[in-house]
Amino acid sequence: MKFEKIVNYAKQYGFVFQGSEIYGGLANTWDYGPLGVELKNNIKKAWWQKFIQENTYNVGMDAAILMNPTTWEASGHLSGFSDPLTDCRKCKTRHRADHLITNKHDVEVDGWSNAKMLDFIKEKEIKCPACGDASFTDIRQFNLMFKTFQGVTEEKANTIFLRPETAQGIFVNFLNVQRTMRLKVPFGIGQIGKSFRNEITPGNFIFRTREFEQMELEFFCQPGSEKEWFQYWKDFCYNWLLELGLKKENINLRDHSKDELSHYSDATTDIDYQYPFGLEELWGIASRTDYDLKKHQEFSKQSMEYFDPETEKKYIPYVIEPSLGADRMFLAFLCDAFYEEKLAEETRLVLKIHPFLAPYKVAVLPLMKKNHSEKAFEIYQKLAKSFMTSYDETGNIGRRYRRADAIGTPMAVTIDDETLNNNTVTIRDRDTMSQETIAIDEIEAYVQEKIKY
RNA sequence: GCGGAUGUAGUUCAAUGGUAGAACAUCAGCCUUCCAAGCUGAAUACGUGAGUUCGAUUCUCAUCAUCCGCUCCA
Repeated sequence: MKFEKIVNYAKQYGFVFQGSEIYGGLANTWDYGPLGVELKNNIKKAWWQKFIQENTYNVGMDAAILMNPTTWEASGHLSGFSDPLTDCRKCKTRHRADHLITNKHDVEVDGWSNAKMLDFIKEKEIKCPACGDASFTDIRQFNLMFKTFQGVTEEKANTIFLRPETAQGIFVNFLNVQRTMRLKVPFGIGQIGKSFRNEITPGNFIFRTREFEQMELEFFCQPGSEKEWFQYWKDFCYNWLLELGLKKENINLRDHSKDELSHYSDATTDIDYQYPFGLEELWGIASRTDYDLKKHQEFSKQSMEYFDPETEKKYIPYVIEPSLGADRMFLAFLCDAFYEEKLAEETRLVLKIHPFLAPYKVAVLPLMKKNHSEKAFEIYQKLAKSFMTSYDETGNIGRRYRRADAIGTPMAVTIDDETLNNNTVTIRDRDTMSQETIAIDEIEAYVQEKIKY
């Protein structure tokens, strides 16, 4: 499967357009079109339904994108924000280049360029304080977080940031949610929202962008039970993907090795998806220990402890975080469902996507524009009250079936003379291309049943 | 961030120092009672900005964007 085809398809059928296209675009920004927004909303709806609505442990919330800057000090996102940083290639530890130099050599590095510092480090063969190796990456000013200003003047005191992850909005509300919902550990808080990262290398269409949407769950559990819950969520996430029809052979679970783990995590599993451009991370499931809550307790000087009424003990819960990118999920479903079916004379393009996710649930098609349009439009208006319905009277019926197939519409209702005579329609299935006759009054229930998940 | 390539209708391509053509797609009409048929017609493009030139879509430069490598990726 050529990736180019997917990108093209997304553009041609109104799923994803390049951002600010009429101005020549803005690098790595993408806009979701009429079909794209439906698919993406359905993905978010499916997630919310399974992780919040149906899951008895979890509740939802929606935190502000802008947060008190101290949040980012506590989370560790701000430290070294504008410092010259370099990574040890061997042990993956990160160091301030200026500190590496001044710790060993009596020189004044203020005002040095990054290149000069790196040259100096190479020349003097300065070694990594952690592992003793002498192989460092290039020095970079890390500008991971988008900076902006609160208030009308651009004073430094007013600098705030766009959140680089939604998680912290949950952590800072941990006690608010626990108290107001009278929750007992274990419980989880989920939210869906945009995050922003100044990635060094974005790319691969909507796979890695600087503005993206996350579906995150922070699951709080008693220390000691985290391994059990880690496994629980791993299975839960995996099953969710299968339930929505993602092909098993395209999914791969991968445990992070010890030296690959983030500073806050004691175990992480990635659910990777086989994209056309490679096997890439779709879902990161991390055991975050009590790192975040502890940090917020330290910086806010507010107790983050939970009082367990059964054991009558206080503790800071451990956290399991299954964190999924909505845009990556979108791309995975699109790639997975895209299918060119070779028929005798031509090729039928079908988006074999789960009906729950399909942008339109049903297409309403008058068999003959002249004779059946009026009745068809009536039915269309009626169905549109219940779900996304498309109406198409242009061209012959076969062409319209094909158009519906191409955007994944699972069902098509055709209005003919029979409809006018005895109020029945032909309903046709996208996947099997089979047809059956049902009464107009039955359409809604029929479709509802098919799109359930 | 570095190197390479590319940029013409919605898409895939073509031609040209004298302002562009096709196929498919789209729309309208005719025909058609269930799977991209046919006929007639229509709309739609030289990424942006400079320079050279009488004249630039074509040449040059810059810029923006995309793709492919490398690098990187809390």
